[in-house]
Amino acid sequence: MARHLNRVTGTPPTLADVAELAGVSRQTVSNALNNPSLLRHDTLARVQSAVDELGYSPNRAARNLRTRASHLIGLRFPPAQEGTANALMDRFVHSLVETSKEAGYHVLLFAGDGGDPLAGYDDLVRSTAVDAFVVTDTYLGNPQTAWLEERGAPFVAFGRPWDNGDATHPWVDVDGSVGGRMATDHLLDRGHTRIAWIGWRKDSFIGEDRRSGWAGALHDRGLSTKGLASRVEDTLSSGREAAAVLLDEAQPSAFVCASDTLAMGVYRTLADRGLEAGRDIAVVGFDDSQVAQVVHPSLTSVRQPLEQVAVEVVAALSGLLNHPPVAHPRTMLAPTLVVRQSS
Amino acid sequence: MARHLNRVTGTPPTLADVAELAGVSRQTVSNALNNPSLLRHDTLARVQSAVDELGYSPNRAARNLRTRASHLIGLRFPPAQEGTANALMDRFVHSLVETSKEAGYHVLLFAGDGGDPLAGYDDLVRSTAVDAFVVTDTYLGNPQTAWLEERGAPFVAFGRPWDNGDATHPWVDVDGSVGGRMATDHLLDRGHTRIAWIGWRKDSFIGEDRRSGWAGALHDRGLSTKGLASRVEDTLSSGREAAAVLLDEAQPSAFVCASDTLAMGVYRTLADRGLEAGRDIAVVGFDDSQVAQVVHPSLTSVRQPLEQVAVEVVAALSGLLNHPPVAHPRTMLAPTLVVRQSS
DNA sequence: TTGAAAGCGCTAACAA
DNA sequence: TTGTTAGCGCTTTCAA
Repeated sequence: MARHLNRVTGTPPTLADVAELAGVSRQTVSNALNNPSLLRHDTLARVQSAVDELGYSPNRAARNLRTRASHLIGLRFPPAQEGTANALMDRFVHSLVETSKEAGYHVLLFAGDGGDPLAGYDDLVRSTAVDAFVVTDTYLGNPQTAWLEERGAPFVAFGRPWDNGDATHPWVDVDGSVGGRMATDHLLDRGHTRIAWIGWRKDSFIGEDRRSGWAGALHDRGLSTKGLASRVEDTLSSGREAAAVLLDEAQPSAFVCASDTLAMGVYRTLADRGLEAGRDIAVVGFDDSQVAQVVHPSLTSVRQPLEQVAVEVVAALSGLLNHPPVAHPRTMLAPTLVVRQSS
Repeated sequence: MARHLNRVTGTPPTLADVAELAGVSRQTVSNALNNPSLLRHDTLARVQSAVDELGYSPNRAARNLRTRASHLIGLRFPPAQEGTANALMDRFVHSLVETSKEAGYHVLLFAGDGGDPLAGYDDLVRSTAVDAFVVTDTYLGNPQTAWLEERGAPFVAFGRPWDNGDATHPWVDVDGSVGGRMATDHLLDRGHTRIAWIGWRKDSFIGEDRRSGWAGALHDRGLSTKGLASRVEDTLSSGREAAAVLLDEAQPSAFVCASDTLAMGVYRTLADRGLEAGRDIAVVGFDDSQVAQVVHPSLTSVRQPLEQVAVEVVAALSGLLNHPPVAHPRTMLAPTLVVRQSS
């Protein structure tokens, strides 16, 4: 049974305690932990058993100070958006935590402040509290990546640098255009020819990317997109209204939506008219939220491979933090289509 | 404009750099930061401007080593459960991050490992990587709290110590019994008298707690609960089946469910029979998931005040980490009922 | 009110 | 293969 606390000081055991118990110097204990191959077998065994007996783990603060590394990855975790079906961020964080663990890192969450997107980053960089960041909100005009790059703070972005073609930082992203295409091809394969799009406003790069997949798939089959697209806010009621207008003016037999929230809006309009998704009109959403699985009829949705995103992000991070740094190729992943009742 | 990096070493500025620039000793700079009242006004101002000019922030590792504190709160973040409407944990984490910030703490997330509920805790305790933990899964038989208490590791639980009446650790919880009662009273006030319960299996303390509110409300009005309760797994299909059986055998006009997932199961059964929640049968869920807001008809649900939970948890934590520790009273918070179309 | 000395626990560099 | 020395950057004595 390990002792865990030093009898005299009441603090956790230190290298010195282990060294004394094992009858070696502190450095030898350090080597046993960090470069075990340097030790003779019997010395190593003696140190090991002293470590076990005392329940010793190296003090993080001391190790961090000495090695100038914290083994912490910083991630800004913005307040949740209520009323939206999306919980992409949460799903991603789960994956990131799991994956980071395997690479020997923990995830440090910090709060932003609504106004300033840089808030939080600055202090963590200057106090060297984290080794690197994962940056998730790479929307147009977001200054974080440029700022971090200028500071020389290591980071990997989940999301392309939309507004900056010659950004040199590592990033991982999911191809929304492919997602839009998968959704649309799926509907085309089911015989639909008038497939409407409900997406976000034109200044959303992500929305336009997804939309391009929809448009491309239709054009590839010689079909027109004319009058079949709507661009609105990402809310239930916007989706509902857009669906009503499209049904009246363009008679689509199917909808592809830039989000599950918008798809839920379509559901409402269908219900208003005594129609049902899947039976009367096909509906496909985006991001495979929990709602998609639970709602009736269950919603076909484009799913981002967040587990894989996390793996790539951590791989890029590990490369970045290597000595010397190893560049990780920018990675574009393909989403999958989860087919359910609504199509 | 701050310089941020030492010209010579390429590392962030240290106390010594600030001291040199300000023409004082390192200790004076330290005092300026930690005990500014000790300094003369003009010295303080001189140090301040040197700090600003260099963009200095104290190195965390060094400070942590010296003060034996990390200002980090550890939270185990288990993998997300797919197919469930619940994202309570995620909502709580958001609140915790925000609240911790105000108290000067960051949140460190760590992964569990499916089998061992203690996994992750041990290493963080021994390496003094976090100052305290927030423990969230306090279900029956969970050894975490006992283990942490034995280790002398500070922690606050979100959740009562169900299985251990004389546990002495601080905790914060939401009264599920009150929630069940609110839901039921709401339905009673609307004229319902046959109100069914769909909850979790009997070994779920949380489920039984919520159920007791339902039963109590009915009994208080002299109504019987006989034949009106069902206890099942927390899945959509279980809720669906339970609702079908109850409708056939007990003719309830309303359902109170232990989760939104179960409520969605009820929705399915209603749809199967051409019925609609709110119009034909009232339905109330629990935990106010995103699904509740987005589904049609929108779902009335009992909502936990997670923002307030986070505030109390952090208050308890701050007390615990005080020198000397200040006990924070165990806190039981009341949920609220978010009334929507389904009732 | 300010400064000097010591040391938190660890590891890199070097010496034995 | 093991031990010695030094120092990461900070704060806590204590002395000036």
